[in-house]
Amino acid sequence: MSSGNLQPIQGMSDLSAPEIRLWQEIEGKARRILSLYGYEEIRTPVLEYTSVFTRSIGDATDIVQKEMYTFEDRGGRQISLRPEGTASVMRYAAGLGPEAEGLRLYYIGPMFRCERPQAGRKRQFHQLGSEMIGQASPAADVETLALQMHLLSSWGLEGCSVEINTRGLPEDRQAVAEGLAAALQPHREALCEDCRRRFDANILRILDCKKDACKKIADGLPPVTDFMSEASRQYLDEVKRLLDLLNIPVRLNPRLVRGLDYYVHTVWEITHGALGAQNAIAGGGRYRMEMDGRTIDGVGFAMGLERVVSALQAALQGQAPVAGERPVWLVSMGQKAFEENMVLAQTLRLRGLSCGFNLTPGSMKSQMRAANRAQAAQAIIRGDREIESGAFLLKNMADGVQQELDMPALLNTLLDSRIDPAHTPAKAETTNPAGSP
RNA sequence: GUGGGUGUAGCUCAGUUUGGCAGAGCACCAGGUUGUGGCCCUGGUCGUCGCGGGUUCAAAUCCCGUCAUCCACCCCA
Repeated sequence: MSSGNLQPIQGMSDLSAPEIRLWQEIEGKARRILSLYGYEEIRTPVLEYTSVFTRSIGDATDIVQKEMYTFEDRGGRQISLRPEGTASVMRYAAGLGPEAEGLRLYYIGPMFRCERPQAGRKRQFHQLGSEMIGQASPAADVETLALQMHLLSSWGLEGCSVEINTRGLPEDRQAVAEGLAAALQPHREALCEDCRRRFDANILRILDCKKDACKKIADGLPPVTDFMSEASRQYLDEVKRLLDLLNIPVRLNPRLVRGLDYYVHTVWEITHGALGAQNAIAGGGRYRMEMDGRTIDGVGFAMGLERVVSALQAALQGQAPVAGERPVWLVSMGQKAFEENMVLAQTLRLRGLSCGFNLTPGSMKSQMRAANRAQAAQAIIRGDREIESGAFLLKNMADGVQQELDMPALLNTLLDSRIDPAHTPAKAETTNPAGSP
């Protein structure tokens, strides 16, 4: 691979066959399931005023401070490529006013964060997310989680684990920070360098430090709920009770921290073991944000589609990838047959049959090779003899058997063969697809 | 932003230690079969060795710089 400038911008990539078929399948299933839960798609602009993100996600967060693509447009306005989807949907909802209450919206599309790329992290990546506006009730949080589990199982993605925690209400934050500070004060010198910095900058983050020394200290701390109000604790209890009712297996992780400022109450994260360091395929939670003087509540999730795809690919290891459609290949000997075949191709396609042919025919051998490469199910061979007699030589590419047919018989045979097409096993359409290795 | 690995044919990679003709497998094209693919055999096409500079009679190989990519940290989906 030479360098040159034929490659896309760093951290961005072209998605094409064959993986794109898996993407399409994932998206198609997702759209169906989201509609079962009453969600409608929303497509917001990829560019927003920078303030849409800074005010909701939080000025101090890493996303805003060092990861956004921000620039001035020709009119001197500060605009940014969206780093996530929730803020835009909230902007939309705030604009609707009271009408927005109860809205259920989902989005699928590219997001942009200017980070150093690594496994499971791109600068342009894709998220599928849902937002339910208002409905500040534990039942909404639990229904959202149920929807998400439904999506995962529809894709056949097994081996996910779900962790939940609570951020409490905004009013609890100061108490939580103070409580943690008091509890951590005696161990302050034993913390790692990063955590000593976090002590003042973002004390919650100490809870999920990966260093052994910090983990041990964090293990000894009281759960964050101890510092929260009674209302926050009751909310969490109700969420747990309802999750249990729906039989959704989650692990309560009192040290789970989520970085965005807008979260309140329930937060969660879904990870998958096959992913390496960036193992979170999805995150979600309840949020509350101020938009132009209005307070917007909601609950939603976001799933990283690249990560879902990698996890699925790991799970499907060794199994056939999603197959493309197998065409009929039209083989022509001579100019007359070639022209007749161009007409035939249109006839077949208008009847819903996938077909192809060499645009510059060449020898029969090369045309048959092309048929093979295109994974053709059958070939139709025509030369002067067939044109004269009006016959079609139909060859089954799998067993090599040929038969001579007239037009009606040809169409019948081809249409029949579409009814049980050679679908590969991996493309199972059951609700419980293969996935357990 | 920080640290490490890797850049050689369309793809996967040898060759770099110890400087000496640019390689293999797969893919592609053609022939073996004048109208029959896959398997097999034979032949063929495809290279600014990431880029720029330096050392040398001679550089893919050594030195300096640079870019890209992968992995990890930070953080997130």
